[in-house]
Amino acid sequence: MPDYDGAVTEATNSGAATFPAKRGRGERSSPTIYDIAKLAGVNPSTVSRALSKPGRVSAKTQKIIEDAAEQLNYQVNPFARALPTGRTQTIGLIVADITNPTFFDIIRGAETTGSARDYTLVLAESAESPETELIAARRMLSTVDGLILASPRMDDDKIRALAADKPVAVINREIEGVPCVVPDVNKGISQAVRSLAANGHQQLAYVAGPPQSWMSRRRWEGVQAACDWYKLAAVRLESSKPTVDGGRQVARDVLASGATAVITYNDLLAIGLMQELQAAGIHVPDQISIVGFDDIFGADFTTPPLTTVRSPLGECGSRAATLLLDMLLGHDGPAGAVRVDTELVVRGSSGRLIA
Amino acid sequence: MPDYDGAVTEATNSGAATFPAKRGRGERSSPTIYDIAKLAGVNPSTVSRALSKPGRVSAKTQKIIEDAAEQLNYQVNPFARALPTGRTQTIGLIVADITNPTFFDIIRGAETTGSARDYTLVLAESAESPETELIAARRMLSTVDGLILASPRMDDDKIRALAADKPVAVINREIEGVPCVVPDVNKGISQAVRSLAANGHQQLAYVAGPPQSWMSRRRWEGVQAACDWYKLAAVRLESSKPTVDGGRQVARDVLASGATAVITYNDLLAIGLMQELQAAGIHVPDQISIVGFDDIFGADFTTPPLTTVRSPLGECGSRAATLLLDMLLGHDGPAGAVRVDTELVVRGSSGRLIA
DNA sequence: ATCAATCTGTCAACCGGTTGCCAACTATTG
DNA sequence: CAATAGTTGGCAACCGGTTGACAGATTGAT
Repeated sequence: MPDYDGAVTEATNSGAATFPAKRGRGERSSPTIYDIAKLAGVNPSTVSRALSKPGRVSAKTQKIIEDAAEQLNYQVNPFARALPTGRTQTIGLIVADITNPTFFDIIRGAETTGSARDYTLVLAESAESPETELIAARRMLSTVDGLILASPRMDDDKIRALAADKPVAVINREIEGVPCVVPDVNKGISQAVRSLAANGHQQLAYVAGPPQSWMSRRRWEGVQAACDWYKLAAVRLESSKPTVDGGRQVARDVLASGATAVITYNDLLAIGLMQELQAAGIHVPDQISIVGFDDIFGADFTTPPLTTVRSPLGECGSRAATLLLDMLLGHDGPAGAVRVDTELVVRGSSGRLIA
Repeated sequence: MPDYDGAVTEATNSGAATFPAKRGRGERSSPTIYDIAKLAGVNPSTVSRALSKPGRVSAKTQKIIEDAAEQLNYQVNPFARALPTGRTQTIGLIVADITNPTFFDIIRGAETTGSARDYTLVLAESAESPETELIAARRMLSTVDGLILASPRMDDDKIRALAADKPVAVINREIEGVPCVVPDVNKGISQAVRSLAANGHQQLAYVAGPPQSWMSRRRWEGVQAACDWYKLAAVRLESSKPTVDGGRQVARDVLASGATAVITYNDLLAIGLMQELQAAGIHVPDQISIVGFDDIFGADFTTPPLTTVRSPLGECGSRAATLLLDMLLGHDGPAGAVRVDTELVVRGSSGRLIA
């Protein structure tokens, strides 16, 4: 069979004129309140009031101005507005790793809630580095009205310092003095451990996440407490990184530990671990049960599908955004951390131990 | 076994003081060039020049000013700068659906490239609606230096109109007169069809994506051309939506079509389709081979792992950002669309037909 | 030493809104 | 009808940078 290189493309319109690069400024810039004022026969300040201070001008003038604005297709210049007021209609979101699906839902939750209230989302990534994170946060802080930090890696004090400057909300970590949204892992963990105990498991391993992760420690505490209660032995194993790859690498430690049930810091680790164990001929869940964390996209694609403690990540993002926007409206932040519920989603990767 | 509600939480610092809501303006606002000017004993405009027009002031003054800026921990006020210049150091990205993993990599690519060149990424979602998309684009356009549209759903003309205002780059669609980055699907498709043909398949079905999707049509054309060449019969099936669920729903049509090989518009459809077929007792790939598109996160989690035509999505995002930033620097856009290569990733969901 | 050419810093206007203050106007009341 | 209170719109200053025009200082050439 002759090779076919797929050359069906219509001639890639080469030779066509290139596009104009950049437009000069004055070209036909958008209308300003001065244009409206002229058209409506009033003072610019009146226009400004009509458009931003409802009730400050008479209904009649209001109407005239609105019509004029409509006619000119007016749009406020956000920068001109931001300069004197400091308000930018923008919230910032910093995540540790954009490619980590855990954050996808958080991003979405924040974006959706924000844009519903006419705020735009500005996104930055810290690449899991506390330093990068701090730099990004500082840079953002001057341009946004408020900041959401998802699973921040920097020190509590640094975060408090940021929060002293502008409203800040934190997801997946509790910091005294800063509004936080955290999944309350205890319910989900206790359900998971109970289910494992009921299925005959006695030895459990927890695969930890990054050492800087507050949430990883929190989960370990939860696991320990639940294991105490249900009389399971619990051991903690370290992972190199909280990814599929990290999960693969930790498989040998899991086997060495003798545990028959594993709870991992996140789903990525669980998936990697499961892949590696299966590759080694171990049957999941007959020989080892695996429970992940978060219920990320794709957790149900695996075979068997992953049992996991679901964190309502989208809700976290959305709640954090709401918190922030409310604070911008002058409300006080919540006294303690906002807790959202977690729950166990039982799928195929956990079950009765078949010795 | 008694129920355990996981109440191990340290007392949720209730009763603690609530957080101050919003800070007044004057409180201790950041230093300005006027502060620097005073400290350095020069005119503010000199400070401005020292900080943004390299070479315009003497080395000596430059040093003095830089030291003063350092000492005061000066940061430019982006809004004040944006007002007269119109430049915001910001690029916008609009995606059709934030939860669709296809876009994760695009977002990442754009963010990484942007932030490497000191641009901040502003994100918005169109929720697959041409109208929402246009509104978001319009709103963004006034606040960003350039705009990236990933898989836009609106008309060519609307996009050209936007592009006439500010630099715009498009991903996953070709529009004459607008810089575009598109995966060149032909290579990947021809590899896929060749592989299927070599495995004995003669009847192929293409499961299409959203009707507004330029890329879906493009892929269908590619599939047709390749099937022509390799002498396969190709039929096109419609999906309700380009998601896992949509894939499930299209399963009955796939069966009815009699095709033994399926190429879907994207991986999500492929995954859903595979799940539904397997649930119906069909063996993949022995009875039906499935090939997806994009190689999204999680495509290799399935059993069997998904064979797919990989689009370098991250690269698309990154390339589009580069294009945009170059245009902002005054370069012309590319003459034709920028093509990036696709390639077949053979995994377990495709193979020899076992009749 | 003289004069032109080049550097360097200052002045002031401007970007496009917002807002405190005030005056004019309207409505209410005695 | 006058006095008072409440509205409404205008003036002008301001937010924090940028930039064209210009003058004084330097430099170099003649």
